[in-house]
Amino acid sequence: MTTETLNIRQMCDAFDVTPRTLRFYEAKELLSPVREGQKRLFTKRDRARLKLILRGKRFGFSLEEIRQLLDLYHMNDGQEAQLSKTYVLAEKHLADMEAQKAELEEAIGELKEQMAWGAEKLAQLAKKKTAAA
Amino acid sequence: MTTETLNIRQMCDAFDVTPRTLRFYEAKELLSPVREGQKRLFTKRDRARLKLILRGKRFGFSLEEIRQLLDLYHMNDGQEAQLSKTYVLAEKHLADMEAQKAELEEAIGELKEQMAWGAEKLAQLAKKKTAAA
DNA sequence: AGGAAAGTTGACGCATACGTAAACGTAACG
DNA sequence: CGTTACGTTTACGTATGCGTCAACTTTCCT
Repeated sequence: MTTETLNIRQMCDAFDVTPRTLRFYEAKELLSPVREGQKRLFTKRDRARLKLILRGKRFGFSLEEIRQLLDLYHMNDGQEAQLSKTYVLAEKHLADMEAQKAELEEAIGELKEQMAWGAEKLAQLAKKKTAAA
Repeated sequence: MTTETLNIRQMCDAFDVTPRTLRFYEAKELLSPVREGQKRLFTKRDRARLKLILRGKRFGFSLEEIRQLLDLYHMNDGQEAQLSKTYVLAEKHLADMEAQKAELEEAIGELKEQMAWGAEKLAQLAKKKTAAA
C-alpha cells in the first residue's frame, strides 16, 4: 500500500477542502493526523472522520456538535458509563435526522407543487406565443 | 377576523424567534411587513415566508440563498423570462434537496448500524454484570 | 400629566468558520 | 548552493446571523 496515509495536499484534493480547513479542524480536535517531522499525515481514520464532518455540515450541524457526534462512530469499548452516554447522544441525533428527513420530504412535496403551477403558467405563455405566430 | 396581521410580539411567539431576528430579516429583504405608523404588521404572506425561511435554515441554506428561493413560492405571473428563470432555479433547488435526502438516508442507515453495534456491546456488559452478581 | 409597555432605529459586540498574509523550516532539484 | 515546492505556525481579517445596549417615540392606563 502506497496510500496508507495522505499528506495535506492529497487530502485537500480528495475532499475538496483547503489546508486551512484541515488545520482548523485539527485545532478543534475533529481530526488528529499523525506527524512525520512537522508534517501532517492523514490516516484512514482521519478520512472517515472528515467524511462524517462534511456530511454533518451539510446537515446543518455546527463543528462543535459534530465533534461530539464523531464519537458515535468510534465507540471504542470504553467504560459502560461513557458508552451508554454516547448511545443516548446517538439516539437524539438519530431522532434529529429522521425529523429532518420528514421535513425535507414535506418541503420537496411543496416545492414540486409550486413547480407544477409554474410549469403550467409557462405552458400557457408558450401557447399564446404559438397562437400569435 | 381579528388576526389578519400580527404585531412583532405575536409573530415572535408564533415562530419562536426574537424581534431582532424579524427586523434583521426585513433588513435583508426576506420579509416586508406593512407599517401602521412606524410599527410593523406581519401579514399572512410574511408568515408563509418566515416558515419557509426557518425551514431553509434547518436545511443549511444561507439567508441569501433563501432570499432568492423565496421567489419560487411567489411566482407572480411575471414576464416569461423571469418566470422561467425562477423555474430553473427551482429545479436546481429541488435537485439539491433530493440529493440531501439521499445523503440523509444513507447517514441514517450508517448511524443505525453503529447503534446496533453499540447496543450489542452494552448488552454484553449488562450480562457480565448480571453474571458477576 | 405621568409613567409603564411596546415598538423603533442606530450602533457596537460576538461566535462560528474559515481566508489570507507574513515569516519561517526543509527537502529535493539542477 | 541557490531556489523552487511544499508545508508549518502565528495572527489578524472577514462574512454570516443575530445579541445587546442606548436613546427615542407612541400608546394606553390611571
